[in-house]
Amino acid sequence: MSAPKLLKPTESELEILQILWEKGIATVREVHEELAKTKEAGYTTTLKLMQIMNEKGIVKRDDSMRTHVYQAAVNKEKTQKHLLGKMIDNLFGGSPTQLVIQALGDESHKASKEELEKIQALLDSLKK
Amino acid sequence: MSAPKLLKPTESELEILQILWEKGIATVREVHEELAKTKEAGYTTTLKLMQIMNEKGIVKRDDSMRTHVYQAAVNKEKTQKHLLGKMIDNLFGGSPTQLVIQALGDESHKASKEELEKIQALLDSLKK
DNA sequence: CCGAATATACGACTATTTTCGTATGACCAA
DNA sequence: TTGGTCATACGAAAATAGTCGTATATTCGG
Repeated sequence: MSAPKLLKPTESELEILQILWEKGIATVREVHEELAKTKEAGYTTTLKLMQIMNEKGIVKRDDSMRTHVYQAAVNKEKTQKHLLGKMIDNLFGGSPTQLVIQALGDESHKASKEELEKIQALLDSLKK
Repeated sequence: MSAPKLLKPTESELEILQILWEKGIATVREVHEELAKTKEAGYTTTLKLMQIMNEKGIVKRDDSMRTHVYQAAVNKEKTQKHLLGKMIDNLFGGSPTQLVIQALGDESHKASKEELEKIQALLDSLKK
């Protein structure tokens, strides 16, 4: 049985999750260095956050060594879908279409030609 | 000059905004009744939230009458776009395409045939 | 062996968000 | 006019999130 994590990660937790999803596994130090590139925060703050995430079951850690090694315990796609669903309900009255339209029309996050093709392919399959 | 509201409405504020966007104008009582359909909360809680939103400038109110009348003071599309952009950065590594794909694939929020056509039309125009 | 560097643990402080009790005034029907 | 209903105002508790100081342990170079 897979863990039924229906938790909503906080803003900070999401930042950490993104790093863990990308790196696979990482130490607190590594995560913190990465965070520091875009953010200002103390090391122990990051540590504490990750400890809490561990308690919540959002991440797993291997503490068999002095320097603990963390990895995400929640699935990336599942989490994305979950939060997206919330946003669709909260902000788009339950209509994913409106969300898609806004997202595609976002000037500051242009989609490339290849990406548009991907969407087209998905759209084709949905039409059937 | 339109108001430069770069605020991030909270979860609760978003629920209220949605109702105001739909109704155009509404009293606290009306908003509260609507909220009560899906949520459990006291009347004064809703009142307080709307008062705070008024202070923040998220909503406007006409208090010339005993029963005040509220309306949204932030633009719906702008707010959607703003929060969507945040989510794209926070959760999809800056790629709106991934977001769109997840949204379209969401089983619990199926898009209708008409909606798919809308998206198709938008996609066509983007391809050019 | 000693001290600097680095790790985790943990408690507590701050800020923000949400919730509600209570006070007070207006309105209205009998 | 008086009591019940409904409205806003307001203060403050409760819940949640984020921050960091400090204690303590481990490691390692010299």
